[in-house]
Amino acid sequence: MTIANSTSTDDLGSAAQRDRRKRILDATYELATAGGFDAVQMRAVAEQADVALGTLYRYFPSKIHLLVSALGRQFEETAVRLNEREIPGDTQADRVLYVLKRMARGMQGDPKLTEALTRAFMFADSSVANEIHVVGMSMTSIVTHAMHGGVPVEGSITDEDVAVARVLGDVWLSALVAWVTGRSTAAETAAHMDTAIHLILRD
Amino acid sequence: MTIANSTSTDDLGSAAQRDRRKRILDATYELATAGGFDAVQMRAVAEQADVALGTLYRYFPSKIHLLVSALGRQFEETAVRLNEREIPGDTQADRVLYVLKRMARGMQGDPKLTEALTRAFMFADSSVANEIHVVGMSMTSIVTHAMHGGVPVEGSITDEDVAVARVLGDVWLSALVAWVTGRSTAAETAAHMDTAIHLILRD
DNA sequence: AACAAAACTGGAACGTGTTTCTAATTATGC
DNA sequence: GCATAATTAGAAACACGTTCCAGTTTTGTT
Repeated sequence: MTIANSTSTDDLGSAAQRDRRKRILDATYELATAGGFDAVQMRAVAEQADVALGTLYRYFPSKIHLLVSALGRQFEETAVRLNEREIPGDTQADRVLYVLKRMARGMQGDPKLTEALTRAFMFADSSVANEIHVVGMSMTSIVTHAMHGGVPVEGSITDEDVAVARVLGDVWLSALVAWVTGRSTAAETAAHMDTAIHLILRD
Repeated sequence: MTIANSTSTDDLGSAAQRDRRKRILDATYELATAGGFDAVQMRAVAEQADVALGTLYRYFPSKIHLLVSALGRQFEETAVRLNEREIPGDTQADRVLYVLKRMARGMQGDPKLTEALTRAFMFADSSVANEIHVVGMSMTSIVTHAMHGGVPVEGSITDEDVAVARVLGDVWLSALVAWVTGRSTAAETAAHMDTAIHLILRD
């Protein structure tokens, strides 16, 4: 195993390889943004990234790996961006609602991209465990950070906090899937998240 | 188990058509039970159900429709079976935990089948809205029934109850996906559900 | 600089979901 | 009982994910 290690794009291979990897992920984003899951066709990704199909498969062993990696990169960036600010809101519920709504708004601005990444995530099996773990950790990190209002006191995050964050992450994911697949509107999704957060975080 | 149910599959076409439909769904179950999502190949389903490929597509416009329909049938049966009994447990949390664990155990007994049905459900888009709605309603019905201990007093189910049931259904679904895709063990899934239920239903 | 190993390219080929087409069969109305 | 419409069978063809291979280029070692 050469690729697919842990955090993301670093420390893997030569400059040319890092560049290829970046071109591939960029092409994936572009195609996904324009046409969603179905438009991310491996031949198209390879062509747009200017690599051969075989090379694409050397970097990402399947379409699902490719898309979940892209999702992981996006979540990591979001987590870093959110975790270096202070989260507004007086209660845990307010703050969590704030960040989750913010994320939802961001994703709703790129519906096709979101659809592509979410479908891939839902379809992934255990061979994509590493990439999925990145996403799960980012999500948990975002929620626990919001629960604590942005103060970076690591010691104050308890096991219970993590459990709560995981449950909220689950609900958020289900709601996201419902929205992505056209089964509920953005407003319904927001209301549902509101309900769930107030149920779970009764300050 | 021939008549007297009337939940979904009836009143559609002639006896021969109902029989074909049943043969198709039975073949789907068999193939899914034996080999999971990948083994449910449309050509194989058609052959085993003794219909032509074109006919299969006339009855179910895609593999996803086929599998989600199968899931819907299974959930409906489960809901009917559970809702006619009284649910043991002293608190809402106990009772909900009881039924969800029971369902989980049932599904874990047929892991391949569960994998096939769950993957299809997660991958479905809005064109499968009807079939998905059946699943969602069954799930909500099962949970609200458990919350109320099995007493069939319809008026006692409030909007809040339904909202709670939906959130629990979301968590259950996410946990199920994690288990199905090999990202968590059965024990972890059970523990996670336990956590979520006690977080949300603090009697 | 010479060589070996690894990576890359270009393209063919395979498997499976889906579509399409025509002839045979079955159901329906008069 | 028959004409007509709808349904089904059967098979070919297409689309896209994936695999494979032969030849070429890049990278790393001595």
